[in-house]
Order: sequence, then C-alpha cells, then structure tokens
Amino acid sequence: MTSNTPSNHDPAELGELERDILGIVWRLQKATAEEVREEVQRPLKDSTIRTVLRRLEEKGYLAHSVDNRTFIYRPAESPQKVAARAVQRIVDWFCEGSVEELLVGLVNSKVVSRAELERLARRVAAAKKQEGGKA
Amino acid sequence: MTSNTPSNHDPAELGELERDILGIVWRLQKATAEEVREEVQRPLKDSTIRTVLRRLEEKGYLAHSVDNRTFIYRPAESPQKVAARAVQRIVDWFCEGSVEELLVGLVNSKVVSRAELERLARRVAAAKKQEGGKA
DNA sequence: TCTTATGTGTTACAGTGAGTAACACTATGA
DNA sequence: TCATAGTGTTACTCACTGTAACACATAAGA
Repeated sequence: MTSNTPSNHDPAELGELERDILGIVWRLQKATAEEVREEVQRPLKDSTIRTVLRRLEEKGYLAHSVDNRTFIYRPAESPQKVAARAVQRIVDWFCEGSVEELLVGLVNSKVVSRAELERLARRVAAAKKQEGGKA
Repeated sequence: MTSNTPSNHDPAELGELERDILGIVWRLQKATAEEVREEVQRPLKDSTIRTVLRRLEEKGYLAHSVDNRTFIYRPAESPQKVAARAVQRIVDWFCEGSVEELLVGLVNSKVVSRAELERLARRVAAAKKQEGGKA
C-alpha cells in the first residue's frame, strides 16, 4: 500500500516547495528524487527533495513504487481531482456551499471569461450527450 | 484608512478559526468582537477574538470603523472576490493556468453539475447582453 | 570477498504562522 | 471618582515547512 491519507488533506495547505515538487511530478508523470532535483530551480540537497517527496506521499498526493530499490514517485490523484477538491473547500468556506456564487464571482473577477464559460458549458453539454450521462 | 494589504494574501492560507470568524463577519455583514464571540462555537476569550479580527484586518479581509470607541468590523472584500482569488491561485498552482482544465475537473468531480454549469453560462450570457459587456 | 556508489530511513533544527490569552491602558457613565 | 467596557501590546505554545545531516543497506566492480 502506497497511498496514505486519501483526500483528507487540503492541497492549498501545501508549502511552496511542496507545491513545486508536486507540480514537477505531475508534469513528468513519474519521477525519481534525482529527476525531481534536476527540475527544481533551487539548489537543494538530495535529502531535502526526498523528505518533501515522502511528505507529499504521506499527505496522499503521491504514491511510489520501487524499481530496483529506487523510488519512483507518481501522482496518487490527478491534478484535476486535487484542484476540484480544493475548489470544493473554497466553496464550502467562502461561498456557503453555493457554487453559483463562486462561479459568478469567477466571472466577475475575470478568472473565467464569459465566453470561456459558455464554450465550456457547450463542451460539457456535448460530452454529456455522447457519454449518455454517466460520470 | 482601514484596509491594509489589498489582496496580497492568500485566502486559503487562513487558519480554521480565522476562516470561521471571517465567515461570521461575512454572514453578519458587520460585527463587533462581542457579537463575533457569541457566534463562534468554541468558548474563546474576548482577547482571542480580537486578535484574530485584527489579524484578518491586517491581511486585508476585514476593515473596521469605530462607533463610539467600539470597533465594528466589516468585510473589506466580498466573499466572491476572495473566493475567486483563491480559485485563481488553485488554477495557477494545480492546473498550469488552464481554467478549462479546472472546470472540466470540477464537472468530473461533481463539484459542479453539468446542468448547473449550463444554466450558469446562460445566465452569464444573459447578463452580458444586458450590461453590454462591461466588467 | 571487500569496497564503493547509490539510494533509503531516521532524526533534527530553525523559522513562521495560527491559536490562545493575559495584562496594561483609556475613556465613559454612574 | 470608580467601575466597566473596550482597545493596544505582548507573549507563549504547537504544528508545519524548509532544509539537511548521518546512518544503514545493497548492488556492482576490483
């Protein structure tokens, strides 16, 4: 078993380095500590990278498998899923659970453009038709 | 001047108590420390409440006016705006800046239902027509 | 087989932020 | 003038994050 705390933690509560490293693993899809270290901007010791990777796994964001005694880390969840959970939290905390409120705010704040939202809605609607309404 | 750091801080980085109290002020629209204390579930000392209120103001979430030497706190920004900023951060961090990715994730994770998104898009489109495309 | 890389496990320490609160000070009303 | 209600200041603890050293194991080469 490699995953620990499934979706208990809050992605927004990650530190900056943790986010960076998580992002790197997401980008590379899978990575060893060494590979991550090559990607990270800051000059960090190997043990630092490994500590962060381990913590990310403890928090449920990563999982690892062992290839010939080398740890290969991979995302335990898709970025989309993690992001969605983060948004869910935001909705709960800041919008009293109303997604509409949130989305209206997103549009008003230009995070999402109206056109974007429309396009997206159409796209989603189309997808629904195709899939026949499954998840 | 009562507002300090306009939108510099990250709403997701608030602690639990801070979020609670911010939520209370948002709900009440305006509140004194005493009023907040009555709303908070935990039995907290007055000074605790006031410390948190002050910190929230320092962080730019609240502003206060003085009514007869009593502080009256009010939101410095709408919840929607704060939430939108929080979402923006999430998009930047977890979706490589792609809102589409995020929204697709939201739908897939059932945070937003397809119908909801469609409705919303229509609503937004309608609003756009009325307002003539202003912010 | 002995040694050397290479990689992991464990442990630690400093800085920061949040939760929590005491205490001192001030002004207002009785 | 005295108590009450409110603010300003300061502080302490805990958890988390960034950062890393060091010890241990094991595969590969001499």
